Amino acid sequence: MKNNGSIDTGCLHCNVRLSSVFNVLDEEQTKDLCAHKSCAVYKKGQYVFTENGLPNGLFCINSGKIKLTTIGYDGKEQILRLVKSGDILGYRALLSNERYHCSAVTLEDASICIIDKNYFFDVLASSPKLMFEVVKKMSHDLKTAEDHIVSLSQKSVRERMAEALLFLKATYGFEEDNQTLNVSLSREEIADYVGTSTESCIRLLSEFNADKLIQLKGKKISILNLQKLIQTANIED
Amino acid sequence: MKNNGSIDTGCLHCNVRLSSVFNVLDEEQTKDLCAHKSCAVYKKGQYVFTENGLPNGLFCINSGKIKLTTIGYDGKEQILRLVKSGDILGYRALLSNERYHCSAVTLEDASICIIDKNYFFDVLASSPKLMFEVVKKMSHDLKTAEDHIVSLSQKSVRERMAEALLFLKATYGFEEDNQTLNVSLSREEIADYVGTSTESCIRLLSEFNADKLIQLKGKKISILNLQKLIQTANIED
DNA sequence: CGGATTTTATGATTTTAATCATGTTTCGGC
DNA sequence: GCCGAAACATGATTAAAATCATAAAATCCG
Repeated sequence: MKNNGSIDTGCLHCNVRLSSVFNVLDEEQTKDLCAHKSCAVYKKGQYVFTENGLPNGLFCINSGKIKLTTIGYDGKEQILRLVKSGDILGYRALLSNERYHCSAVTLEDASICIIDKNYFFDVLASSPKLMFEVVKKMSHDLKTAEDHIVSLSQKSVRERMAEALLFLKATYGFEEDNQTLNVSLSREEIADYVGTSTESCIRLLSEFNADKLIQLKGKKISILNLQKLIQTANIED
Repeated sequence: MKNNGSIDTGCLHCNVRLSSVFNVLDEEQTKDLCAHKSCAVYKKGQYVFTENGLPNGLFCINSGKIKLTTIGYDGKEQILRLVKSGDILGYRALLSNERYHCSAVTLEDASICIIDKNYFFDVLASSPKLMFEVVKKMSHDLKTAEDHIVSLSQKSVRERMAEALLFLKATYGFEEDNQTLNVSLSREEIADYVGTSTESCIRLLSEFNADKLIQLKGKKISILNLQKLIQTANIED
């Protein structure tokens, strides 16, 4: 168990401040932000919020990875977004004054700040710059979702699987070896993102492994042949 | 050919003002808005903007229906959103300062205003209320897109087809007879929304017709048995 | 450490929906 | 009103991926 008191929770010195939407705030505003947030530590697999819950603040990821999932039609999960450190979380429901339409679950131990709802609305109204940053984030998520729609509509499971691996690379990057995806997902979770059955997911990963596109070591996936993986994903742009 | 001069383009008297995001502006602001927009008439099938183009304003639909489409991987179209009168159009790319990632095509003759880009950014910065309205719109579109993702991932084509008909009802409503969908799409366009082949789309509509869930009269689709259609769509909420 | 549970793996079978093929109807333009 | 093109329709075949079944490997936990 870590000593919580030793964690520096000052926003000014936050290691993800400059890569977050709050990079547009000045020193004064950042101190103010700091006075209206609290920080919490989550264990892997914990819920940050759940579907149908009411937001009472904005989450900001200090460290850790999170999946946004919703329960589909036979209890099957669908992973809608993947969140990383520096990202804001739970902004959609908060901004539109709705209940959460999906749940947020940590994929590893995480440290997450929550910013008071009323304060956040105030600072948004007073800082168009921050508002535009948040809008850009939502705009990006909308574009990503719509790209996903095209993919689901028009691509084969095989293409989507390759695409998913590239998406994981783009989102979380590599480990120090420069080829191992810096995130651990179960086959089922990957299937829940790709929109296929767990068996098909396992099969395709095994195939990619046999074809030396990737290398599997437990949950760790390394990309051996990026060029060929891009080809397999049938990506144009 | 209509006489353009006879069209009242004053925003204050615009028939869709109160149902648009601009309902939050006061009289003064609305007059100002009016001074920074122009209105144009489009024939059915015309492009309002095209993929990769640069936005130079915000479109606001006075009348007419529009589809947002993108070209997928074998030239196959994907319909991403459907737009109706009172809606704003082209806001995503504009707000995030990007090129359009899809094209907008009129589904029928339309009258569309375009609001100057710089003016729009100014009024957004000066009116948090308007900004929140726009954010709510984007938030709604994001939620809709993510619902679509779950549907594409987990539902059969049959279920998605029923769902699409319900979506058309929710978006455009009925004609005066209270059962005919107030929009005309080709089978191919419906397929491009559902994410299936044109043949499967035609087949399923024929089936629904034979099963008396709907009635087909050319492009006109009437919903005869809403309850059963909802069942077929396998909708829970 | 060892047993239980979950996750990963792989083969066989079935289901779903795409594709191919062909014919009919509808519609826009002259 | 007629012609050609596009849209709609339907049957036959093929391909893709889900499901079912079983087993091996990894992980959890007392």
